[in-house]
Parts: sequence; C-alpha cells; structure tokens
Amino acid sequence: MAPMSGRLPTTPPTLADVAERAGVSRQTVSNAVNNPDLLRADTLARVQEAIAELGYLPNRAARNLRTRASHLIGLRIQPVLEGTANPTMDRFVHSLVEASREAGYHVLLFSGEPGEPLAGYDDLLRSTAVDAFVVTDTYLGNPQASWLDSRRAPFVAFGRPWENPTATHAWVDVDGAAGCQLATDHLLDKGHERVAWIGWRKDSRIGEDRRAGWHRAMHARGLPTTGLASRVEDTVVSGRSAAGVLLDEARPTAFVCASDTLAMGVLHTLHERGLRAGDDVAVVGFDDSQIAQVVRPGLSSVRQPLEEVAVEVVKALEGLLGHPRVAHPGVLLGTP
Amino acid sequence: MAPMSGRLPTTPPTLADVAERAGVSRQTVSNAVNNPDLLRADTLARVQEAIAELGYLPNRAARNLRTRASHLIGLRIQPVLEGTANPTMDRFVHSLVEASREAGYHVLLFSGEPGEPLAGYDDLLRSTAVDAFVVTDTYLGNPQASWLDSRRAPFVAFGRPWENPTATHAWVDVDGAAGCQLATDHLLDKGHERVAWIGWRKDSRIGEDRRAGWHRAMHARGLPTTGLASRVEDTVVSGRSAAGVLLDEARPTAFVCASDTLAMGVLHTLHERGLRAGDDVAVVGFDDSQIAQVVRPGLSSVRQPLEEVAVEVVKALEGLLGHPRVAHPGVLLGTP
DNA sequence: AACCCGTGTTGGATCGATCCATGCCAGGAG
DNA sequence: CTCCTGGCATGGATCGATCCAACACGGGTT
Repeated sequence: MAPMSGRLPTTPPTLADVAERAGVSRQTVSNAVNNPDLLRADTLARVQEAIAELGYLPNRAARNLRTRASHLIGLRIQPVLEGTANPTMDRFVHSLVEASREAGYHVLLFSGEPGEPLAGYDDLLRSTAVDAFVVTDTYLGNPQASWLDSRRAPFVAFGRPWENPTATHAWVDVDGAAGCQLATDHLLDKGHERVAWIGWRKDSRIGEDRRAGWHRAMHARGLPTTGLASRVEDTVVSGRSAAGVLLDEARPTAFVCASDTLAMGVLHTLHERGLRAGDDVAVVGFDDSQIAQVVRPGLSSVRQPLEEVAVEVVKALEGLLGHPRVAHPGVLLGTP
Repeated sequence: MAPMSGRLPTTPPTLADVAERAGVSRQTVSNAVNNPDLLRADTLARVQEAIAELGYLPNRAARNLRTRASHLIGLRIQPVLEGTANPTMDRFVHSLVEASREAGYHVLLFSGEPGEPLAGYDDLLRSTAVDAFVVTDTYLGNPQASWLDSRRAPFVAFGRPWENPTATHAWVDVDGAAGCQLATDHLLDKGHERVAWIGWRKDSRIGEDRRAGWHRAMHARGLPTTGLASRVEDTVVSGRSAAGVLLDEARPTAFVCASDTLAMGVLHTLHERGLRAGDDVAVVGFDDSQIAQVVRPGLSSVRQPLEEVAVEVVKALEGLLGHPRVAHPGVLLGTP
C-alpha cells in the first residue's frame, strides 16, 4: 500500500534510495525484489522494511528498457456496432484484464478500423510497446495471424484458425457446436420436436459450426431439419423476418439462434403475433449478452465461458513469453 | 508503414543505426524526429530517408525513461454488472481510445473491485506506468478525486464532482437534466400530459439531476407531477414493479426513466398487460445502450454524446500534461 | 597454515533516447 | 587578415533497473 508518510510525492524513490536506506548495494535491493531467496533472511527483512518505508516500486520504464519487456499486452478494439447485441467484447475485456493482472501484465488498448486489419499492430511492435497481442477478430480470414507469425510477434488468438487449420499459433476458442447441441437437446428434452434454426450466411465458419450443433442434436433423435433452418444477416430485422417465414411455413415450437441479435428479432415477431416467448414458443440465443439477461425470462442464451477463455489466453501468453517458451496448442472450451 | 525489406525482425533498429546510415550523429536523428525544424532541409530529408529504410521507430521504454513520461493513460474498468443494461462503458472506452490515439496516447486498462476504489491507482502511479488517469465512477462520493489530487496525480473525471462542488480538478460530464427535459418536452409536444418518472434512489445525485429535467419540463407547462414519480433500485424488476404501481395509481400515458434498465422493466409490465410500447404507452430510457437500440421501436432513449466526452477528456489531459499546464475547467455537454 | 568453496555482496557497464556543453564552420564586420 | 556571431552538429553524461564479473568472508579440508 501507500507509504504512511504524508510527504508530497515529488520524484518517486529509486532503487538507489532504498539501497542507501537499508545500508546495502543496489543489486542487493534488486535481488530482494526479483530473487528474494538469494538473500539471507535478516538482510531481506531489512531491505523489505526500507522498501515499505519509502513506498518503493520499480520504475517501469527503466525495467522495461533493461529487460526488453513491457509487460503489456496489446488488444485491438473496434468501433461498437450499433444496432446489434454487442457480443462478448466488454465481458471478455474485463476478464482479460483480470487474468492478465494475476500474471503481472496490463492490457493496452489500441484502435483499428474494420477495413484495416493490420493498422496499429506494426507501430506497437516496432516501438516495443507491447510484449504480445491478443487477437480477437479471427472470424473473417485472419491476415493478422499470418502477418504476426511472419514477424515472429507473440500472440494468442481468441478464435480458431478456421481458414488455415494447419496454423501453429496458439489459440483459444469456445465450442459453439457443442453449445448449440446442448441447447437444442435441452429443448428436445422438454418435449419440443420442431426446433428451428436461424443462423448466419454460409460463409461464416462460426455460424456453420453452431448450426452443426443444432443439426446433430436433431439428427440424433431422428427429427427432420428440412425447412427448419434459415441463414440471414446478423441483424434484428433479419431475424424478425426469418422467424416470420419459418413460423408460417414450418410451424416450429422453438427457435435456436446463432446470436442474441437474431433471437431479439424472433421475439419481435412473436410479440407481433401475440405469441408469448418462453411459454408458447421457446427462444434460445447465443452469447448471453446483456440484452438476453434483461429480456429474461422469455429468452435464454448459450453463455460463453469468457472468464475461462481469458485465463487460457493468458496461460498461452505466459508460455509464449516465458523461458523456455512453452508451446501451447489450441484449446477448445465447452459451454457450461 | 512497415519497412519494405523482408528481413526477419531480430532487434529493431536504434537511433544509432539510423545515425550511422544517414552519416550523422544520434542527436541529429533525435532532432529530426522531435524538432524537425532545427535541421537544414537536405539533412532532414537524408535522415528521414534512413528512418524509412530501416523502419525505425523510437524505443518506447528508452524514451519513457529519459522523458519521464509513458504516454499511457490509465483507465480502471469494473466487472460488468450482470442483469443491467451496461451503460456507456464500452462505447466510451472505444471513443477514449480513439481520441487518445490522435493525441499520441494509448489507454492502459486495469481492474478494480467496486469495494476498493483506490486499488490499482497507487501502484501504477508509483511505478510511473501511466502519465494520467481517467476516472469514470464518480457517482458515489469519489474518494479517487481527492486522493489523486493529494498525490498531485494528473487526472480527468468523467462525471461532475457532485459531493464537492468546489473541487478544482478537470472534469467532463453530460447534462442529464437537460437530456431528460428534452425527452419529456418531446413527449409533451406529442400530446402526452401524464408523463411518469422512474428514477433512482434519492441519494443518487445523477438520478436527482435527471429527475429535475423531467420535473422542469412538466412544471413549465403547468402539469402536475405528484404521484407520477417513483424512486427505485436500478434493476429490471424494480422498474417493472414501479411501472405497475404507477399504471394502477396514476394512469400515465408515457414513462421517462433514469436508465435503460428501468425502461426495460417498464416494457415488461406493458407486455404483461397487453399494452403496446410506443403506441399505447411511450417509453423513454437513458443511455441509448445496445438494449435500447435492439428493442426499438417501442423504446427510445436519451443518447449520451460519449464521443464528444472522450474528446473533451483528452483535451483536458493534454492541458494537464502539456507545458505549460493549461487549466481546463469543467465541461458540461448537452445531449443531441 | 594454506587452500578451496559456496553463499552473499559489490562496483561498473548496459539498455536506447534525450539533454547538455562544447566545437566546427561559413559569413559579415572591423 | 582577424575576430566574432549564429546556426547546426557532436561526444559525453543521464534516466533507473538489471546483468556481469569480481570479491569478501566464514567454515571446512589436507
């Protein structure tokens, strides 16, 4: 904690100040901080006392310069998309900050326009401002991954290398297929037989993955799926119209959706038709965004274990940055 | 941009490398970067060419050590509250990152539990890891402000110093009263006469401020407000029951709420009673969170100009950190 | 008594960019 | 021709923590 003395903070104490106060040399203080087991117990205690009295903390810049490490992790954040149920990002960011803190890292944010996937990475790398990156937007052919790889820049991806399954970089992902299968199973257990799917366009690997979970669950019970699936843009209005068409043509008693945004569209349609979500027609979304939480009951949602994702991401980072480097293969997490 | 050469990035080039290549001294290179107008045009061009060829960028750690500045701004983020319409935070964070970038700063995130308002600040300050802080949670008696002030730590608050109007630190805030007054006026213009208010507990200064806007708008047209206001916790269920009571006892035709979370509660009640939001009963929330955007139409919301807030915050920071220091008084922004 | 060894300690050098005082040179005045 | 001045360029020192090689010392060995 803060030093108890009430002196005004002019310049923070340095390692040399601590050394003088404790009557030892600078290196001894450094060891007390970084390799305490090298010191005799009484010396260590004396140094620690001096550290506490002065409120000493190592100067980050000096340490960074000498050790060639910043203990910062770069994370690019993109503009919030208006009109969609912002999936996961803020919850993930907080989890990542928390997990990083425990590993002795801080998170540095930088911005980037969706059209320029590499902007920002290069500058931070060349100015040695960060030790590693966490890459989150790997869903659309991820040039970041191969680019960072070619630069030998340490990074961990949140998201599988869909486009390039032979990629060797570290990644962590959530098993969307298993999550949707579980959700569908749950509906089937409750007696539903006509469970519809509303997902994304076919070129979305994530969307197809989640869809496969629904399909597997239906197939496992010998239930038909033809005419029960729809692929649309990830917007509320798309979900709304898709739900309308499906209700007219296939009369489902439940919907499983690839996102909470689509699920909200379904709720709109049900509302229009005087159907009660949850009672007359069950609706399941994906991400457990704040929207889903606020609309509940009526909408349930597959919750991504973002806290675990963050922990695994940081584990992988520690492996990449540690000595020796510990290769950390891909990790696929289940949904609870 | 990146250097065109395809060499593997071993150690990044240093200022000395550039100097050698350009046939000048280190200081000349430093001047070319920081004070270009001190150099003769031809020398400057030669140095810049060398910089471009090598892809040189100053080493952050070294520069930070020498100049005693990190060009980082600390922002504490708190755990996402489950079950509420997370107001503003992610949109503000992105806006802040963007505005900071243009001023040459990056945003460093750190975490803190709600119970420990000072945790984290101290360490970052003593280790000179950040140049300044942006403080966002000033709503409940803000110990951060006075604490940071006593430490002479540069910071800008998003939020007025409610508890201590004589505070002299820089702050930026949104005029919630004006926003609610505008929203209420809009409803009154459309013919509503019985506009109800659902807000927060009386000890919330922000809540009382927003409520005052509603009250002013009603009073200006000579409309009664007694029995039309309710003060509850900021949860969906609280908003729901408050709306129920108000509908029974005061028969309002419109609701103005202190938050989108409360507004969602109102929508639930309307739904229960078969009333159509927007048509039968108008509902206005506050923050224009993603929830409000997704539920639209049916729910409108007072949108906070977070992009402007971020710009003003960064302006204030530049004033605090610049030489000479430019005092930046409080700034109150209107809602569009 | 001379020697060695391991535990702890020490001053000096280093990371890379910036500040400081000095030095060089061309051009104008005497 | 000498002196001076202003505009730039130059080597050395500095920021603070860490790495490196050397060294002091007490206890055990021959």
